[in-house]
Amino acid sequence: MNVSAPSLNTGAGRPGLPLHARISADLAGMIRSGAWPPGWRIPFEHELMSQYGCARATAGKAVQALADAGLIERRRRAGSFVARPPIQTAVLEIPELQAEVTARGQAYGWTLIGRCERGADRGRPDEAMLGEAGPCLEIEGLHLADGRPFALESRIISLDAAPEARDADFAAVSPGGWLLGHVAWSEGEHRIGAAGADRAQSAHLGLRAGAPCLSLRRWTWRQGRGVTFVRLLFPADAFELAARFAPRTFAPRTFGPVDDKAQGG
Amino acid sequence: MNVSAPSLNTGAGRPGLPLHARISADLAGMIRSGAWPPGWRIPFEHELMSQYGCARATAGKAVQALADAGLIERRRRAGSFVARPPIQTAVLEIPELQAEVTARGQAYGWTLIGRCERGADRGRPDEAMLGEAGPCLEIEGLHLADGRPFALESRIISLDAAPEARDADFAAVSPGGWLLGHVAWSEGEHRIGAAGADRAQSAHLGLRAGAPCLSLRRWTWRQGRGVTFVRLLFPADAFELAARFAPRTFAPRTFGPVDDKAQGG
DNA sequence: AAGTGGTCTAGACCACAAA
DNA sequence: TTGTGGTCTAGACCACTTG
Repeated sequence: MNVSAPSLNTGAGRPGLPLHARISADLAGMIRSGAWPPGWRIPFEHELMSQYGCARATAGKAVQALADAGLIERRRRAGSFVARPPIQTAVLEIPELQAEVTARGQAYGWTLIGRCERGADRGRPDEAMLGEAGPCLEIEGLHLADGRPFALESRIISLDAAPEARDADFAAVSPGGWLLGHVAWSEGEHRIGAAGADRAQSAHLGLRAGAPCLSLRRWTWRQGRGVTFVRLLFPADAFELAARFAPRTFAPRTFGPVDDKAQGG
Repeated sequence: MNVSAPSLNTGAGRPGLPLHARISADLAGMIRSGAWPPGWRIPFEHELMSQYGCARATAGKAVQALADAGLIERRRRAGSFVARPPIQTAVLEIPELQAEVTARGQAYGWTLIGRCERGADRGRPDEAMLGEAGPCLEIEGLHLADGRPFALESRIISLDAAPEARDADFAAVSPGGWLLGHVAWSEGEHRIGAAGADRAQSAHLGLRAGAPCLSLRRWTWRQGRGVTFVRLLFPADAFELAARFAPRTFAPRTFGPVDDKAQGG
């Protein structure tokens, strides 16, 4: 009695795809269908070479893509093994508020409530997480949808990290929108929770005190230095975050346009 | 006056890393520091070959890694260009409740509140999202931390997709824990929001009615067929979700152990 | 038309972990 | 000790897109 693996179809159907993508798709199919359970050893690169009649580099590229997607784990000398499904990790899209509101067919608005420049206050835990102390800008404002409160924003911008913020007109443009054009690649963290609105918050949002709200806090660093912290408070019925989890698709890559910038070379 | 790019250091420091990783790290450094702004054209693979004295495949691997990480976009004939920072996308980790509670140094507990087998109810929007109708198991229960309510779980399991669930003892093991061992690779969606606890919910959680709660809903499919839907309700002060966003690190990969499964070969 | 990225080959050497 | 994955080379052809 043979316990051998269900056999690959060596990508007979799927014309037009690069060979390495077809191999990846075949392997991914065996894994997603459950035919190859977690812990199963997938074929060696050497075996894939003969099965598909390709060079080792091609087989290796296919297998490495599965490893990058998290479907398998690779171990020297042992082979590559189907991983356990990581149901706990998902990709979360935090929408731009203006785009989100507009997408709903509503008119977007922004109202500046207050703005002040001051030194860092290490006493506040949210602010301390940004790291180094220094002068900063504190901004509070309201995002509106069709003129009605949609989210209450409380933000801190480090003036060491973004000195140009001093001259920005945050009555006309929301800090988030302004920062989009003024911060390079960055690392960050989100924390999502629920909270009851306090008296001041509920007044701004037009809710009764203690009304349930979704709280989204975001810290942003650049090169390890704190740039900005923001807390957004949404009325419970106004907003919901969505996150998807799925193994990579191995569909052919598509390219979007990029605004070219003038440069030498 | 020359507008040429700030020069790469060709990975002089960073011994021990594979060459392609050093190239990736060098390029990523230029991008993250802002020296190469969005839209900037990074060196051609051909140029990297001469700068690093490597084969084109090596340069290509380094550049492709940046594209996979989303730092650049590649366009035929035009070159590779620094992308705009996607501050809206983050990786969200949904913890296992038992592990989460234990990690806090508290005792984890699970109490089954109710369980019933019934046909699908397409009238409920949450349930309809799973897709096909069919017999299902409805389960309600409470996750406890040190004996105190931590999360209220309402779950539906499709008996077509997981017939073994009929015989599982959900008084002894939570549905989430049971499903972990009985579902293969799957796709899913999370929706995160806030809500006020209704009368029944607040009673189970030991809160006053209307108390703010974090609501986490999850739909899970396998091969496009609905497997399970769950809604978890957390008291606002009991729980918070964290999500990180950052360009890929290019640090050397580490391998974890995998439980091997007996199989032919 | 020219030159880029996309793909692939047929080798090679090494480190490392499993047998 | 053996054989796997990890890395790399020096070529090649093709498709596509931009100039």
